Amino acid sequence: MPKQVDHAARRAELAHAALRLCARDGLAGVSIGGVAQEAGVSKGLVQHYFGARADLMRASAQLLRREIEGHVRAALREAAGPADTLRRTLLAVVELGSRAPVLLLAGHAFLATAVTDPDVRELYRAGGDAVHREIAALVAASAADPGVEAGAEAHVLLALARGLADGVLVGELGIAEATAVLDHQLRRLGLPAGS
Amino acid sequence: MPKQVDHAARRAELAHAALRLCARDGLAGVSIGGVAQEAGVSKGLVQHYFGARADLMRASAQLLRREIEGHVRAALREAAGPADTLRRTLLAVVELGSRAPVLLLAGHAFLATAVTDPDVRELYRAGGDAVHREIAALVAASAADPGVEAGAEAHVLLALARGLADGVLVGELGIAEATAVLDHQLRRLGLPAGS
DNA sequence: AACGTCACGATACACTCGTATCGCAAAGAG
DNA sequence: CTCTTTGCGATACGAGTGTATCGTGACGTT
Repeated sequence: MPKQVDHAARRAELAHAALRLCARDGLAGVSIGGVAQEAGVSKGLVQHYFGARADLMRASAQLLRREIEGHVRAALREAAGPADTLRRTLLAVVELGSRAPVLLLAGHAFLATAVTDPDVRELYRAGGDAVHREIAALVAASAADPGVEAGAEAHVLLALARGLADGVLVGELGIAEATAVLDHQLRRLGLPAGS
Repeated sequence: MPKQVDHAARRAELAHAALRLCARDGLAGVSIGGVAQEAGVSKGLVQHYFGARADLMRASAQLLRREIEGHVRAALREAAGPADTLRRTLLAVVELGSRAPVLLLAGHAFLATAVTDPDVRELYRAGGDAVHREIAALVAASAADPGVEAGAEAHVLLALARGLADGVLVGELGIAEATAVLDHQLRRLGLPAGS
């Protein structure tokens, strides 16, 4: 066997470059040559690891999902209790707008294809549903008043976090403002909401 | 004077075609030839009305803004009182996800450039701020409890409506579900919220 | 040491892109 | 009718695209 290379690592590295371009120019702006230049490698190498452009896009979409998931999970390292976990989760989503705009923008780019492409759509819905379930569970576990409808509240909180992330992304709100808005809503549910 | 043509109307017609392509393929997927084909005209005609591609994109962005504004205003025709106007406004935003996905998707496409391009960014922020002010005013006018912070509540409601619109767009929620979630939040503010 | 396999670069080709530049037809002005 | 302006189609050209196909090293096996 000849030269040994970590196939998966190389693919991930190239997919990362693809996501950066995707955030800048949109989905259609991602080109083989562009990714090669962004990653500082030859055009042939990209072609070697992703036979066709479609492969690159698929891999990028899946990497995006993992990246966002990782970003959110990283924010939960030192969470204490379900209420705190809930708040940190939502804050992590909001902070995508300022800390990882690349992921958020790439997500928006893929959203367009999700409307047409069933595969990407399923990827999107699966991710969204998972987060929704998780948030609903956290709401149910941390609510003081047992009368709250966890599912509906989770929809409110998730949609709110997403909307705030977009607001932060374009600079309509600062992170501090967005955090305050989020805490305002959390307090209304009878949940602790940071300082 | 030779043949008389409604310049503005032609430009709007072509910009409409551009928005459709934008929703399908993203910003970078909008091409002169593509717009020509979508509109059923020659490539030269598009070039005649928009000297360069950048002109086309600018015109499309402005048309997008007017279209969304028109869509929302159309929903307020038979609004009765500030509370009803508030609800209809928010619902109109949510319904962009199901009734005018083209506008919503095109908006997401332009969002990417808003992060880099100061002009588009300003267009975006100006539109968002205007809606925010309007919603804040409606909240203040229709709130039973004078203690509510209209600005913060407006941020919550606007971000919520945007997030719900995205959810509806990808099919995570139905319009009925999204409406219920929105009404749930409105009721919590002590506002009437439809049936 | 010879070999086969794989990573990777270089090149070729058909295609689409944006833009510039023609040319013709139509229609009001004289 | 003629002239001039404008709407619009057709074409040309360079740059950039995705993909196919080479070539050339580097390595593990035998």
